[in-house]
Amino acid sequence: MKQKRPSIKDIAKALNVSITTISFVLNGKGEERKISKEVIKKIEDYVEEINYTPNQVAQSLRTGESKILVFMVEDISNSFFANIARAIEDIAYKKGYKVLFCSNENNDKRSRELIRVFSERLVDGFIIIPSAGIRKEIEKLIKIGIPVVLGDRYFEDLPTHYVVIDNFQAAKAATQHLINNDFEKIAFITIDTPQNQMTDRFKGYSQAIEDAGLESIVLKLPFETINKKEGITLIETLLLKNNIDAVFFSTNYLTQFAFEIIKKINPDLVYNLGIITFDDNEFFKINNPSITAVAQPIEQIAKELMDIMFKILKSKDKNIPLIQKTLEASLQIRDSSKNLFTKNEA
Amino acid sequence: MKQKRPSIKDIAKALNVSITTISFVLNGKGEERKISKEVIKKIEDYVEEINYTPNQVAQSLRTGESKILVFMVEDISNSFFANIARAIEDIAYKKGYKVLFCSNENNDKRSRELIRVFSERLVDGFIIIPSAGIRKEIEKLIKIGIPVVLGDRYFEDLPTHYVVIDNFQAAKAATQHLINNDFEKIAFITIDTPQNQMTDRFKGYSQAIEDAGLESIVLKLPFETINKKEGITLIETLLLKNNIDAVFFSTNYLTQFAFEIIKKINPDLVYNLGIITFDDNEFFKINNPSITAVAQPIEQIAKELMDIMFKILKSKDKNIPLIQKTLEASLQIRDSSKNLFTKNEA
DNA sequence: GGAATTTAGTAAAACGTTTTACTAAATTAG
DNA sequence: CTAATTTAGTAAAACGTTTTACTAAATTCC
Repeated sequence: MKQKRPSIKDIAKALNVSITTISFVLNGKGEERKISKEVIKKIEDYVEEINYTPNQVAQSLRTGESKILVFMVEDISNSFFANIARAIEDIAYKKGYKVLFCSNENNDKRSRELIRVFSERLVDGFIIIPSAGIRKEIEKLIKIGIPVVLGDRYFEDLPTHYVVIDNFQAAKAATQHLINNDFEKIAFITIDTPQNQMTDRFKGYSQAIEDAGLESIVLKLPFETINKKEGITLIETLLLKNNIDAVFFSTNYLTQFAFEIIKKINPDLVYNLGIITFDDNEFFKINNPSITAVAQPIEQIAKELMDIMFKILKSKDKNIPLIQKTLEASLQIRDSSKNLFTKNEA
Repeated sequence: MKQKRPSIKDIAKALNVSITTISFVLNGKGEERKISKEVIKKIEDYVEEINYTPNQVAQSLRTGESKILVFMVEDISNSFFANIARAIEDIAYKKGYKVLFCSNENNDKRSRELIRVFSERLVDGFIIIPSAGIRKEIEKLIKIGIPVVLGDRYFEDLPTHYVVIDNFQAAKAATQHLINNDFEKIAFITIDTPQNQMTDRFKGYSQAIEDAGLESIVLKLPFETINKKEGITLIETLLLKNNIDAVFFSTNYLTQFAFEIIKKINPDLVYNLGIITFDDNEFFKINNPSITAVAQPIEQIAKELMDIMFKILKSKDKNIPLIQKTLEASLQIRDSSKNLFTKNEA
């Protein structure tokens, strides 16, 4: 039943020319290789007629290029990553590349396993949002000459291409915005991780708090406690006993998690608390109250990531100088950062 | 710089055995092919030592299998699809398959182009959320023997494997829920498309409305008007002049789009209107008011899709009988479908 | 008008596997 | 003790391309 698709060999037989000639013509080297107009036409017409497309697996084997890129993220269902993925996909397809997405769950073992699966020459390049402990694997990829670009975070002591945002400034500005709105007990809720996107956000918060002479109130949740009882307890405790008037969440899934808890404690709390979150979202705009958020420039991030990737791919094995981009995030000011009880007015 | 990775040939040379033997051992056919324990051990140890992994491109070329599946959706950044993608990814990787995601934008040309790109033997199977006009392409894929499973919708006159939900029942139940809460002017806002997931939802709504003897108020938005001025005007007009007391949105991005408009017309409107949407979302739970939604069983959908896919893959070219699953959705009842002005109370 | 060059191609190797068909040596059967 | 069988492998073809190195015929050069 399953009919065999035509190969170059079949065309060669049908047209009575050599495989080589067809390959040249198909790759646009007809003129260069002095193939006559008639033969070129004949081949092109026939290829068109039988709707031939080259077997990409064979091409890959021969050329060592697969035209496949891997985009490895924490979780493809997280809207931040899903949106970057979408943008990357569009750019890639325009250039004839396909993209394999995978979620590493910010888990080292899984990251390693995934890198191993795509090991070496199946894939032309990696765009990776790295989990904390895969420095070695990244290093190895680079050593064997596979293009790698990191996003969102990087390893301080490993020279790689990367695209990140200025987390320090963004977090500092967001915190200052709360301070300017006369919030005084501002809590920072974050993930307990050494990854620099998070530590920089923490530093930004700390700097702003220190500059203003306020009290630093920080909760670092272990990743495993998210969406678990343990995490709920930790957040509840923080919210109830510290008399805080504002919260700054360092990432989107924390906000999501904490919101349910806040609502459960007291449905009105969400209106009285100053709230800012990292990572914007369509729903924050329509939420009541609408949520002030640090918006990362998704399209631009995707574009820079791919620009770098294609630069590496084009340059082949020459080591090109490191490209490290730091983009600016923007604060989307909405209702949740308004202080309904500012002292001046009270 | 770029060091060549070892091939079977290198191992053969180093160990002084034949390529064949190594291949047998690597594929677990050592005993079967009567290779001695010592040789097997020697090969396995060496492979372990040099960290050899077979070149998958070469394997693919030889076996005709790529271990790659394509998951084609409308838009990978849409949370419904992103979540299914995540679930599919997990299942696939467990079985040694990789997944290429792509977004067809519900656009026929783009769908065709994508199918062409993955044309034939690059890919072992397709899981497709089809756009309306690619019936022919789907048919062609099936004819040349490539496994195809459709999701979310299907073509009435084309026998294919598929997994859908009972859109009629779900929409009818949701509408009835509004009716039971004493809403009387219930509008249905949907996309103007012939695809059956949408027409079934419309039929469900219509049936419930008719059964209750209420007035049917329907707005079918052309896809291109979403997030455009034209769409805004249409929704505004409906909301303002029809005196409606409840809205049922047929899909998630419509809800998102319409919410902004509702808020702009009147921030309180969102509390006074009965609202139900198709496709649930983390944010609907934490929204004020929390949004009643028809939740599709994401995990189950993904599981069924992949079950079918693997069944086809396992059966090779034998045409297996069609598998067509219709799953149940569940209504997540939240604040937005409460009637604050029911006649009994008023 | 013979040498050099150009034209218009082609043969064959290579990419790294899998798999079929073979074989030489050892063992067993009768 | 020979024939048949089993053991323990191996050689080579095949998958479908790309590309290097070649060639025979036609043309140009001086």
